[in-house]
Amino acid sequence: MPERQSSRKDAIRNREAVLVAADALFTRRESAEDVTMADVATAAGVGKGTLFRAFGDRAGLLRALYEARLEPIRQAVETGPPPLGPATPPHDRVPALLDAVLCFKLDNRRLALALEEGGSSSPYRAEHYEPWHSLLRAVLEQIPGLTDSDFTAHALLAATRADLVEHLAGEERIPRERMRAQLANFVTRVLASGPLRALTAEE
Amino acid sequence: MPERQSSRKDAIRNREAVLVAADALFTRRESAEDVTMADVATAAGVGKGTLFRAFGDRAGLLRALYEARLEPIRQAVETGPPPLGPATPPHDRVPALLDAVLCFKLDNRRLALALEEGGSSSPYRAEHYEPWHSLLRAVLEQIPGLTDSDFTAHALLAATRADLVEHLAGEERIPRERMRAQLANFVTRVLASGPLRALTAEE
DNA sequence: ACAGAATCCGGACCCTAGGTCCGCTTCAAT
DNA sequence: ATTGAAGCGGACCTAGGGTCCGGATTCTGT
Repeated sequence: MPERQSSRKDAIRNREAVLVAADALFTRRESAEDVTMADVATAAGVGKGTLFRAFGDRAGLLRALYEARLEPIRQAVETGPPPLGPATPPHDRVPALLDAVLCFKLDNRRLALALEEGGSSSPYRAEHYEPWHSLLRAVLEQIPGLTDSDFTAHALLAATRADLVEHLAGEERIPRERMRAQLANFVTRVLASGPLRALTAEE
Repeated sequence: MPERQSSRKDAIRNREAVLVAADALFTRRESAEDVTMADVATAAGVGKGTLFRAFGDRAGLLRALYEARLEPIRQAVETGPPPLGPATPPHDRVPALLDAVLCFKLDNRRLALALEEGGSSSPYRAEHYEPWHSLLRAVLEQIPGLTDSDFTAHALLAATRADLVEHLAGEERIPRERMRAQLANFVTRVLASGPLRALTAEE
C-alpha cells in the first residue's frame, strides 16, 4: 500500500531521481539480478529508507519502471489507430498485439526479465499480465471458429515470455526482424485454421 | 563439479536420505520457495555440509530430484512404444510429447516450478530444457510445410511452462483433462495449417 | 586385526541483499 | 515564527544460501 502520492517536493524529487537512476542502472548493467536496491539508492543519492518508502519493495520499483516504459504502447492499444487500436479487425489485431509485446520485450530485455522472473511469485500473479491476457482473449473471442480463447491467449503470450525472448536474442543470436517474422508466422498458423477445418481441406 | 560418485556407504546412504526427504518436503509444502536447504538437511537428519557436498547447490538438488522423476518419461520417449516412442509418425508424436510434458508438470507442480523459475538463470540455460527442445524441433522438422521448427518448438514448449500450468491449475481451477484437451487443440491448430496458405489470401 | 590415510560428517560461521526502524531534518500551513 | 506532519537516511535486522574445519568413519594395505 505505500503507493499514495505525496505533495512534498522533496519526496517527488527523490522519487523521480530514483526512477531515473534505476532506469539507467538496469539498462547499463549486464543482468538485472545484480542491481541491488542499495545500488539504486546510492546511484540516486538517496537512502534506502526513502527508496523503500516510495516503492514498497523491489517489485514495486520494477513495476513503476515497467509501467512508465509501457505507457506509450498502452495508449496505442487503447485509443490508437490500427493496427494496434481497437478499430482493427480481430484477425489483424492479434498479430499486431503480439508483435507489439515482442518488440517491447526486445527493447526492454533486462527490465522485462527482472520483472517477469523476479523471484517470488509467478508472472501470472503480477497485475501487468492480466490486462494483456484479457484483451487478447477478448479479441480472440471475436474470431469465428476459434475455441479456448482463454488458453489460446495464454499460450500465445507465452511465446513472448521475457526469458524466451532473451534466450533467442542473446543465446541464439536471432535478429529482431527474423524473430518478429517467426512469431507472426506462428500466430498466423494458430489463427489460420479457422473453424478447425481438417488437415485435408486445402481450399 | 561436486558430482562424482562416492563409494563410501555413509555417503551413499546420506545422499539417498536427502533425496527422499527433499522429495517429501517439496511435495508436502505449499510453495517450493519456502523449503530451505536447512529444512532439507534437518529432515534428512544430516548436516548442511553433507547436503551441499552431495549436490553442489540448491539447483543441483532440484535437478537431481527432477531427473529422477523424469526418468520413466525419458525412457518412454527414447525407446518406448507409440505414441511417445520414436516409431510414431511426427504428426502424432508432437501432440503426444507435449501432452507428456504437460502431464509431468501437472504431476510435479512444485518441483517443476522450483526448478524452472528457481531464481538465478533462465530455464533455457538449464540443461534439462535443451533435450526436449531438440527432440521436438527434430520431429517438427519432419512435418512437411512446417517452417521455423526451432522457434515453433520453443513456442509450443512455452505453452507448458511450469508457472503457466500452475496458474491454470491453481488459480483458474481448470481440470486436468480440460487443460490437456486445450493444449492438444492448440497443437493441432499449429500443425494443421499445413503449407501455410498465405496471410494475403484472407480478405 | 591394525595403522594410516582418505574421505566424509555436521553444525558453527560468513555473507549478501532485501527490508525495517527511528532520531533528526525539511516542508507547508497557519 | 511555530508546529506537527511527512520525509530522510543509514545503522540495523533477518533469512537463507553457501563455506569451513576439527573430529568421526570408512577404506586399504599388510
